Amino acid sequence: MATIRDVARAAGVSIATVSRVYNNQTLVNPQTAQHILKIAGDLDYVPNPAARSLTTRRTHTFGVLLPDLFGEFYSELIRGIDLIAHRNGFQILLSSFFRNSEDLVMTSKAMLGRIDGVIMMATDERSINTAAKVRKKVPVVLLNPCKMIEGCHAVAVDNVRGAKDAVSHLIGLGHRNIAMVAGPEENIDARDRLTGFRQGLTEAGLDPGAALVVPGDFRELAGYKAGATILRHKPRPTAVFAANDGMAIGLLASLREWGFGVPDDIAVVGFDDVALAGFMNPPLTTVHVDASGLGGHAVEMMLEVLAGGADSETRRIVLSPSLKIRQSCGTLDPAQLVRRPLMEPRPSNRDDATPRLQGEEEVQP
Amino acid sequence: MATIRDVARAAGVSIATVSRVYNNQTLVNPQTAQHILKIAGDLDYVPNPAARSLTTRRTHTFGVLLPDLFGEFYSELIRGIDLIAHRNGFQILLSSFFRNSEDLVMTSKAMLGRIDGVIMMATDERSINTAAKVRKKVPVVLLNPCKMIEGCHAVAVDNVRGAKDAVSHLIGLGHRNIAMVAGPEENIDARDRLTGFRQGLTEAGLDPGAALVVPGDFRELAGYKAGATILRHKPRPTAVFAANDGMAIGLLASLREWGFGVPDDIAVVGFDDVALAGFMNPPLTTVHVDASGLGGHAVEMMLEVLAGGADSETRRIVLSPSLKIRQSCGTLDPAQLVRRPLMEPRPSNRDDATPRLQGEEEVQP
DNA sequence: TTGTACGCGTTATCAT
DNA sequence: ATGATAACGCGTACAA
Repeated sequence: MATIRDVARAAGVSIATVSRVYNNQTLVNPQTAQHILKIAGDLDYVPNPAARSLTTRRTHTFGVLLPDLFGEFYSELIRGIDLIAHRNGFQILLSSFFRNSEDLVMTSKAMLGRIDGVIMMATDERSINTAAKVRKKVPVVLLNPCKMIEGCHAVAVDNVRGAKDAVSHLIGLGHRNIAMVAGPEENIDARDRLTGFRQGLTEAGLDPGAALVVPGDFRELAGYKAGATILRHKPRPTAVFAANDGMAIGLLASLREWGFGVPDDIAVVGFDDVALAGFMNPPLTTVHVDASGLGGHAVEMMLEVLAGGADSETRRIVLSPSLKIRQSCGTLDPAQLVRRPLMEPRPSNRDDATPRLQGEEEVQP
Repeated sequence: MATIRDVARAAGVSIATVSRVYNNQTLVNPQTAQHILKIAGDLDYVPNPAARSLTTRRTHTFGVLLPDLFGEFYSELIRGIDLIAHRNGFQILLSSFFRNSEDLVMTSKAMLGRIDGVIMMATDERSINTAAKVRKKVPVVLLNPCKMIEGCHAVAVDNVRGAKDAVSHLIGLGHRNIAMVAGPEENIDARDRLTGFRQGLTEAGLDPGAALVVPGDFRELAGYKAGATILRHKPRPTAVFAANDGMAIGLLASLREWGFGVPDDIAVVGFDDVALAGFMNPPLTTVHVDASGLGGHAVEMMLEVLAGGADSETRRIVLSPSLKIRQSCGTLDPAQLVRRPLMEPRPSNRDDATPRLQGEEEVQP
């Protein structure tokens, strides 16, 4: 690997001049600069980032600390982070595999000195402590934090409101007996969605304590299994709110197999609005979450903080999810619904085929 | 940030001794070591990675260069990489947003000096050149390379075989007029799957030139739109092979809306076996690809190469996908199928309308 | 077993 | 506009 010294020697200048070409472009003679750049190109010279950050104390890199996520939410989040980071010449050091806070502490320690800041999803109480610790060393932007931390910036999704909107919509359609398939207990998103579910019920004068809540883990199979539990429950719920689309889709499959029509017998609403949601049978009504936007905003916030210095005040953004009404929730008053014969086909008029975010030139259907 | 000097001073030893505690554990007095570790802990000392790698020329990090991917394949791949890397104390520098090779060159240059090796998905001819260039600086493990490169290790999925298996299965069921929804032209996986599709046809004595191939881009909407094209084609195909599950699912939605039953009127097979595939209506027959395994193997290969030095010979692994037969491909002889008019919605007669008994540990519906 | 001193490749501060 | 040189924090021969 060619060093700055090799370039300097070959170009007949001092290393200082070479360095200046790569940093303070202004102070160097254009001709000399051209020459140096040419030599550097020939030598395939790239400034050594380690040496560079040793003196500058900047790495143009930030760490991304995620819990053990899966599915489309995960990939979209990373996409959003990566896109904005890349666009601004930043690299990302990713670490998403940890289960306990000890692991998290080790990982974040290993990142220290390699990164200018950390974007971190602190979904439980213990990891919040780690965030506070990391905060003392480098700027931190929290993703969906379970609570605010002094000096930690944050960008969050209003899960409570999203869930409440979903439930309110179901109530507006006449449903009074609404069940929920919940997410992992320790997961903050899941918890917020459960809270929103209960709030929506309460606001409509219904008893949230009476509502059936089936535990789940965000995976399709959990929703699939929940189907049987829900159908056995008396009185049988006329609508189900699933804490994410994966479980909603599993639930759809289960209800179908048991011979129950959606939305005619039971309405279903999901959460996330994954790309596949609009292509389900029936197209899934769900709460749209801008996962890549979440990541993108976090990066932008980080860049602002990095540019603004340590004196900048604590920033905070809350993204509002929006209910995406398709067909799985129905539009009729469920009190009027007759139990339909199984699987009677109904031509569906698709209203949307939502292209994904970041598409450069989307074609319309 | 505490430095090694701070620790040395506080512990009343030289920096060399502190350094040894963190490296050649053996050569230092256990008591002294204990003491130093304690002081270091109090001072919250973490060896500066930049300074460290400046002398050792190792970073314990490798770069991951991916094209602009999306969906579950992407997230599973990263999961696999991350898991194994993390388990071995390695960090990953991720960069997945590039469209052209110039961008790729810049990104890989920016990584140089920060990483010990590169795991890279070189899906087109141009990016292969970049790989060859990067190879001169650091070890490279290629993911699904479109061709072998001297000195570049590789782990790949046998897309050709997977596609051929899918088509052969359809042919075995009696289908003779099979269409395909292809992936992006420049994508190597997509191209291989198309090749496999044609090989399968050829081997059965069918003319691959006569088969309908609808272009697509791996997204749900492409499959959805392909539905109309396929249904209009004369003679109408009795089976469709989609280059990935996303498009297969979009296709399923389209066929349903046009009133065509799957698999009764048209059989559908996908590729990838995403988590949702088994919960579709009907459950999607697809080619299972171990995405996280692909990433994991790549990391393990990289670790071996790093440990073995530059003299190790070029390694290569090919992962075989396996056909996962569910219900969307059917089992009937399509020759017996009546031809149905377009636009006329018709009841799809599901043979399994009766709810199944549900085993708790059953994985697939 | 421990300490001294040099070098890793850069940037930045002085000079010139 | 350019050059010499002192950090930056650490690993490691070599010396003690």
